[in-house]
Amino acid sequence: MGKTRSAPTLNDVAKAAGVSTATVSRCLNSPDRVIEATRQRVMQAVESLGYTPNFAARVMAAKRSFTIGAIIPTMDNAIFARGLQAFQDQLHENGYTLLVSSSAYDPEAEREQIRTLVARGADGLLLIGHARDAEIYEYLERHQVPSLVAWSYDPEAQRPSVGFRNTGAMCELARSVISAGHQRIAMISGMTQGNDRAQGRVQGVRQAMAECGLDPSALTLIETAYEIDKGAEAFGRLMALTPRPTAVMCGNDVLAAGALREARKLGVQVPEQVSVTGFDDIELAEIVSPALTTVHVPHREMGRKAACELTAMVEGKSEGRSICINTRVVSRNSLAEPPIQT
Amino acid sequence: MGKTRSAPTLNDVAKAAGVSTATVSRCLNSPDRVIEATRQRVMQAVESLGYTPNFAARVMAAKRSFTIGAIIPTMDNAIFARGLQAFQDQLHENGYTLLVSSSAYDPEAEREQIRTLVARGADGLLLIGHARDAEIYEYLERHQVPSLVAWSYDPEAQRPSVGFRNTGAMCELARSVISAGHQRIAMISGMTQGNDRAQGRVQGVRQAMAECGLDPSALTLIETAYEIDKGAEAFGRLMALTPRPTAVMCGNDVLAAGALREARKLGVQVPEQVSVTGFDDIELAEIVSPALTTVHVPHREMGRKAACELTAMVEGKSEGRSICINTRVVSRNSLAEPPIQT
DNA sequence: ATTATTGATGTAAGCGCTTACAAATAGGGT
DNA sequence: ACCCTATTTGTAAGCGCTTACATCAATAAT
Repeated sequence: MGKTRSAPTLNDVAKAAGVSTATVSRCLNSPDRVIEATRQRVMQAVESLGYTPNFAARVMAAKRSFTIGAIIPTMDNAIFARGLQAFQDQLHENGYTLLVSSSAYDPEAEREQIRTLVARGADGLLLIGHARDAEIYEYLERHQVPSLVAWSYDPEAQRPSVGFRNTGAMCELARSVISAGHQRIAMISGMTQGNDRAQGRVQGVRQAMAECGLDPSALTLIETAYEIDKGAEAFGRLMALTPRPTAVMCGNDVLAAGALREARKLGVQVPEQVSVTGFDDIELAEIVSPALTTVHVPHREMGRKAACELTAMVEGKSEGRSICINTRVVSRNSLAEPPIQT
Repeated sequence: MGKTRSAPTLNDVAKAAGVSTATVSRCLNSPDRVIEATRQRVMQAVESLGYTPNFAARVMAAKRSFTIGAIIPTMDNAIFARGLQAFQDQLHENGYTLLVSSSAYDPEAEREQIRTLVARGADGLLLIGHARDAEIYEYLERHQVPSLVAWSYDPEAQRPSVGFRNTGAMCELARSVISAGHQRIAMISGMTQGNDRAQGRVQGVRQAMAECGLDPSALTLIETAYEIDKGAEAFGRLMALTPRPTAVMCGNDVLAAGALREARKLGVQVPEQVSVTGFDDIELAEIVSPALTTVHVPHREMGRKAACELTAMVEGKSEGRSICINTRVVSRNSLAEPPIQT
C-alpha cells in the first residue's frame, strides 16, 4: 500500500497465493479442475491484488478471444442500433464480447475493418449484406474466422445469412401502395452500389408494379445516401416534377423522415397530397407526423438469432445455416389514397 | 498455392523476404529505419502472403495498443452518436482506433467495461460524466491508463474533462421559457442518480426559477429513463395534473420527442396549450413537429477536442486539461407563450 | 592508410498467459 | 502391503511480436 506498483500479473498472484501460474490460470478458466481450498486462496490473492488478466496475452496463448466482431455500415442513425443491441445481449449471454466498427458504406473501409478485427483475434465476424469481394471471404477462410451475413436473407447466396427478404418485403409494401390507388410512384433509395439490401428494395417496388400491371420502368428513382438531409433534398426534387408522383416510397425510415420534414417545409400535405412510406420501423417511424407506414423488421429477433448462429459456428457446432426473418407491413397515417386526379 | 495454409506470421514474411523478423517489424512500424530496397522486398512478401500482423502479439510486445476505449451509457439513441463519431474520426486522424462499449447507465456494468477495456490494452479511456467511484480512478492510475471525462464540464472536479456546463445551459433555456411567460413549469428529467449531467440540468431549471422570482421547489419533477416511451408516459402523467403545467422542459430531446408523441395522442396542442423543450439538438429535434426549442450542443467539436486532448495525455504531452464547450439555445416552434389563464 | 562515425540489419530476450506433459499425492481394490 | 487409477499441482514450452544491443559494412574524417 502506498508504493506505486504497476499492474499485477499472473505471476504476482501465483506468488501471493503460493502456487504456480498454471494453477492460477486454472482457477480463472476452469475452476473445477482445482481443489476448493486452493481456489479460495488464489481468488483471495486475485482480489487483494486487484488483478485483471491481460487480454492480449490470453488471446495469444489460447488462440481464442471469445470476441465477435461486427462491421456495420454506419452508427450515425438508429437503423442498426436495435438489432446490434440484441446481438450483443445474446452474445454476452453466450459468453462472448462484441467489437463493433463502422465502414461508412465504404467497401475499402470495410475490408480494412475486417483485417483489423481479425488481427485483434475476433473468433467470428458479423457482416451486413452479401455484396462483397470474394477475396475477403478467402482471407477470412485462411484465418479460419467464420463469418455470418445479417440484415439480408438470400437462399441463392453461398454464405450463411440471418436476415429478411428485402425484395419481398418491399414488394409487399408496394402492393399496398398500389392497391391504395397510386400509379405515379417515386422511390428515394439508398445507394444501390454494392448494397444488396438497397438493390433488393428497389427491385421489390418494380416487381410489385409489374405484378399490378404498371410499367416498372416508369418508376422515378432517386438514389442518395441514407441521411435525413438527403431524403429531404430528394423529396424536394420529386415535388418539383410535373406531374408529381402521388406516392414516395423511401428506402428506409430515415429517408422517409427527411421527406416528411421537407414536405412540411414545402407545405405539401402528407398523406392528403402525397403518400410517403419507409422501411425498418425504427422508433422514428412512430414519432414523425404523420406516423410512417413502413415495413416492420423484427430487429431484436434477427440480432439474437444471428448471435446464436454465429457462436455455434465459432464453436464448430454449425456449418453456418441461413435463417429467414419474417417482416410485415405496418400501416400508419403516411399512406392514403392519392388525391383526386385533376 | 492450393495448400490450406494457416495465417502467415512475421517469421514467414521474414523468410520469404530473406531478412530477419526485426527488419520486417521495422518495415512495418518505422519504415525510415530500413533501406528502400529491403523495404520493397519485404513489402512484396507481405503483400503476396497476405500478411496481417497479430494485434495481441504486437500489444504485448510493444506495451502500446494505439487503441482508445470509450464507455458510453447507451447506444440505443442518437445522443452520443454524433459526438462519438467525431471523436472516432479525430482519433483515426491521430493514428488511434476506438473501442466502444455501453454501460446501460449501470455503474457496475461501467466498472466491468472499464476493466475489460484496460485488459484489452486501451492506451486511454473516454468516460461520460464525472460521477464515479474513486476506486475506479485508482484502478486506472495503477494501470497507468489516462482517462478523460466528456459530455460534462466541471471546473470543480479534479479530473480533466471536455464538455459543457449542463447547469448553465439548462438555466439559460429555462430563462427563455420563463420570459415567454411560463410560471407553472414541469420537468421530465433523466435519472439523476449517479448522473451529474441530469443533476446539472435539473439544477439549471431551479436556478433560473430562483433568479426570476419563482419558487424552485414548485418545480414538478419526474425522473425517468432516457427513452421515448418513458418521455411519453411522463408527459401523460403531467397532463393529468390540475392545474396543468404550461411548459414541460425535458432532460433531452429523446424525452421531448416522447412528450410530443403523447401530446399528439392526447390531442394536446403544442405549443398552443403546452410548451415543450428538449436538450442536445440531435437530428430528432428538427424532425418532430413542432420542431423542438432546445439547447444546441456542438457534439462534433466536443468529440474532436476530446480526442485531441486524450491522445495528448496518452502520449504524455498533456497532464489533462479541461475544456469548456459552449452551448446555445435554439428557438423553434415547440416553445411559445402560455395560453391565457382561465 | 587508419580510425571514428553513421546506418542497416541480425540476435535474442522477453511481454503475460495457456496447456501438454510430468510429477506427486491420495484412495481403492486385491 | 502392493499396484493401479484418478486427481491435483507444477514445469516449461511456446503464442507472434518489439526492441535493446551486437554486429557489420560503408562512408567520412584524420
